[in-house]
Amino acid sequence: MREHKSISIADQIFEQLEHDILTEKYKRGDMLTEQKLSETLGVSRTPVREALRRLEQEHIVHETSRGTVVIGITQNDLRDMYEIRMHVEGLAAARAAANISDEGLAKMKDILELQRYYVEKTKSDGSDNSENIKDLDSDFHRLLYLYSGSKAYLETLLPLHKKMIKYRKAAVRHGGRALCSLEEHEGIYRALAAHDSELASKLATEHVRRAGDSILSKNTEILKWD
Amino acid sequence: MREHKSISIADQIFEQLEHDILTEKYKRGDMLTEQKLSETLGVSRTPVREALRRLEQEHIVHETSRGTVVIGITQNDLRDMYEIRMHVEGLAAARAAANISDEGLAKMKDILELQRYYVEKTKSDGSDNSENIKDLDSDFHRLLYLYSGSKAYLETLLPLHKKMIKYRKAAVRHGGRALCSLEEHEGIYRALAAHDSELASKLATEHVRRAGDSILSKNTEILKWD
DNA sequence: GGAGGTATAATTGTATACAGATGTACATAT
DNA sequence: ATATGTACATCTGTATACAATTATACCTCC
Repeated sequence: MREHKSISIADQIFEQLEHDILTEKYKRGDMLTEQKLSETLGVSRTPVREALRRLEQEHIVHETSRGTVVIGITQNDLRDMYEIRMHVEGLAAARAAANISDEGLAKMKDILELQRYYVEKTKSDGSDNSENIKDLDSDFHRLLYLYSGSKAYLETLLPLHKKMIKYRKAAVRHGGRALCSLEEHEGIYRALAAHDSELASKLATEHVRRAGDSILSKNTEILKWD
Repeated sequence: MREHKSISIADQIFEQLEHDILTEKYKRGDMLTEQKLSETLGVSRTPVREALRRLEQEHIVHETSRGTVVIGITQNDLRDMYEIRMHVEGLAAARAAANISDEGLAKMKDILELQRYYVEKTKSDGSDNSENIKDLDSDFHRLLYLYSGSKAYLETLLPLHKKMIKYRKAAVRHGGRALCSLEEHEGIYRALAAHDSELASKLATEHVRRAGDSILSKNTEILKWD
């Protein structure tokens, strides 16, 4: 018996729409309709519909009788999400330190090396690698949650982290946060490798606190809405 | 413009399937198919399909190329969910104490009075009101999250709480937990009414801790699987 | 000129048809 | 008897048709 389903059109539409909303291609208040989207994307309404329902479930859009409104995320939402993560991420990191395997550590190391490559490249030639750095940041945290070995932690933290994409990219670009963040990741990695739960927990919590401070202070300059 | 959509067939199917899974009408490992369900429920595959996708998103079922497998929740998942709630519920309660309105307090009071009615009825005539008590428990916590005034807290805590339905019912029936839980709710309510964030936070955290202890110890007797 | 009603266009909700994929059972060959 | 291949039944994924609902524009009446 095959274990996994192949990637359906609906999956692709979902990913694309989620990305387009979190990166503000579709902005807060924009109206999406199944028909227009299906024409634009060149597929039937069925997979578009499925994607929109999943976005509704994630509270990223809101469906009305007449169409689908983009909700997005407010500054207050962001503050609250960081507050929650500050109290949970450390627990997940502690679990990961106890449970992570050598393969897990290897994967994480790969990500960090790539991240360091992009950060130093940006520093040396001034190129914009914020897209890549942001994705690697996502990967790092996703693995951290995954290696916690707990479905509950993964399901709680991953959605919170996903919704911050847009803001993380802004924070990475404006200011020296990228290097700090990388070094904090490396610290967490070392704690995981040493299977030191207490240290991992402390560093992860501190990492979230700093990231939150950085992004929240940055956004008051960058983004004015709400 | 109408603000809300009317309740669709898909919504109803979703609610029913979610309830049937969390109350173990459909058990862990059971296979559901869109076709069978649509025949059984007397609707087309479309709304059934939509409901199943939403359940998949909540990690309550898992879709394979051949059908949909019921996942359910393990003892370890339950433990982790309580651990997370222990670290977040107090924050939500503190927010609620600061933000709750008089209407909100009134609604909460109604729920608590009804809950007390059922608990005392059970105590006096031995009738089984666990279904009602469980629902009122859900209502109380849903309102607490709602009145936190934070989308992030609502979205984080409500799914965790929903998934515990089955276990809460068992805990209510077996043992004197119902009365304890009610009294703890009433204590939280008084803290909210006094707008005492610190006390509300402390009591809510303690409430979660006790509920978790109770359920986790009970389930080792009641439920053997996993 | 404004208010109200009606026709129309657009959009969602549901059902159904069809294609592709996959497991299953049975037959056949070794 | 076992392994293999093939036909079939089943299920999902997608497209499409149709019904119900709702906003909008226009037209009429005052």
